[in-house]
Amino acid sequence: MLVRMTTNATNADGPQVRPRRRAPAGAAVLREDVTEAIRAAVFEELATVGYARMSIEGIARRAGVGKTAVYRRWRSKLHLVLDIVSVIAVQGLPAPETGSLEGDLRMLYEVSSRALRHPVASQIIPDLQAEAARNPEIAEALQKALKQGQEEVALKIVAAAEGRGEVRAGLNEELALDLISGPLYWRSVVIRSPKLPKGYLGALARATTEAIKAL
Amino acid sequence: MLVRMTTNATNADGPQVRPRRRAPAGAAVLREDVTEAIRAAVFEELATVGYARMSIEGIARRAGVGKTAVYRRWRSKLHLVLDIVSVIAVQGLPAPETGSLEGDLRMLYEVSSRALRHPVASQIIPDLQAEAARNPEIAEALQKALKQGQEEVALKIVAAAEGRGEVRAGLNEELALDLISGPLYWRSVVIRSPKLPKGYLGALARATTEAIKAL
DNA sequence: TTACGACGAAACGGTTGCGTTCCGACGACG
DNA sequence: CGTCGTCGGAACGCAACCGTTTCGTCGTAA
Repeated sequence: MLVRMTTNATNADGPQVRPRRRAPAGAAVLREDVTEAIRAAVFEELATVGYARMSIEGIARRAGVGKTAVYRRWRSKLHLVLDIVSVIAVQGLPAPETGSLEGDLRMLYEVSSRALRHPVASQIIPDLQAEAARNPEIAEALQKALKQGQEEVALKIVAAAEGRGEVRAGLNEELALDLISGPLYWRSVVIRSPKLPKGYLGALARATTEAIKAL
Repeated sequence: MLVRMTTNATNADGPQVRPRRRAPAGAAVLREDVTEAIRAAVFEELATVGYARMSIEGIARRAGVGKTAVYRRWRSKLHLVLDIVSVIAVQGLPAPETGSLEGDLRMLYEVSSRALRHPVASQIIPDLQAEAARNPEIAEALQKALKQGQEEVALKIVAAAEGRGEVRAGLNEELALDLISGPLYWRSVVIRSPKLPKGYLGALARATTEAIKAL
């Protein structure tokens, strides 16, 4: 799985920590394995039926737990999904440092393309994307996840290239990010091509480099 | 609206033309205004609640017609949406011919960006996109619509540039298309930036031109 | 003038999910 | 060894849609 939670460590939107009255209790504590089973079930459900059709009953069914176990942890489908998404967001990609813009881009693409063509991602992301258009909270969570996963790294790469004098200083960074992220996303998620032709990523990195140098 | 149908002209997936027994009938014919009201309602419903949550009852309610009026025309939600999508697909964009790759791209972007930031499109497209991952029929219809609306034009532009010797002949056209379509889509649909900073499209066209020349 | 069929409205029985409640069982902590 | 709270399971009443059927109305082509 993606993240391991220390038994009670979460705060915002995670499994709820409520104000314990006096004595937290004995061995009647939320079981971590149940929590994890639910999370996994949400992922699968999200991928197969999508957010809109996803039901608490379905999740519990798939996880092999009672509905009560779910409601004990999250107040609603929305909270559940927000938690899940924020969990994904946690993993910050390390910025590559190959010493050249093209090399950095190439490495970024290597990682991103693997992530994007992972069935879970390529199913769930557009789904939440669509949902985000109607739900600001999902939009925010998703932005955060995508931003941290991609944009931040891309920004570092560009800044490094600026520092090396490889590209014009003070270039339009917003546009640079679009040039970096757009094409691969388009191919992986929109066109949904199952496999990238070999040499694709290299050529893409080269072309993108030229594009950014022209800014 | 997008397309005007001659009273009975459709075939594949449009309002159903069934085998009339002997006499088509008198003035008891499907009313075109009702058909159009339903189509419009589907658009709005699709934009506000999305495909998954959209219900026939809701459509009829919004259109101010009876459920029967809908079922008389389309067998299911799926047929209804497939019809709608194919209707969009009809409109083929004319390829610009400015005499230069950058000029052509600039014009393409002008048109595309307007289309993409139209609320209807920016809401509906990602929704159907997500749905397409689960439904091959929707996927096909959507591909057709997007392909005709974008890729075909983009391909012509690239071919023209090849013909002028502006770019290397025999370049990787697949990649070229991604470079052309990706960034604007990313910004408009994924990032969902409400307004493009001025000068954006011009800079994008210039950068993309350089990228393609590097292929 | 007649007959056909679309029209909106309402109701049909059936399914699914909602969020809540009660249940007996279990198991670790005090 | 008793208490506490989670466990899965089942049922609650309520709501929304499903796809179909029935109804009386209406307008036009024959």
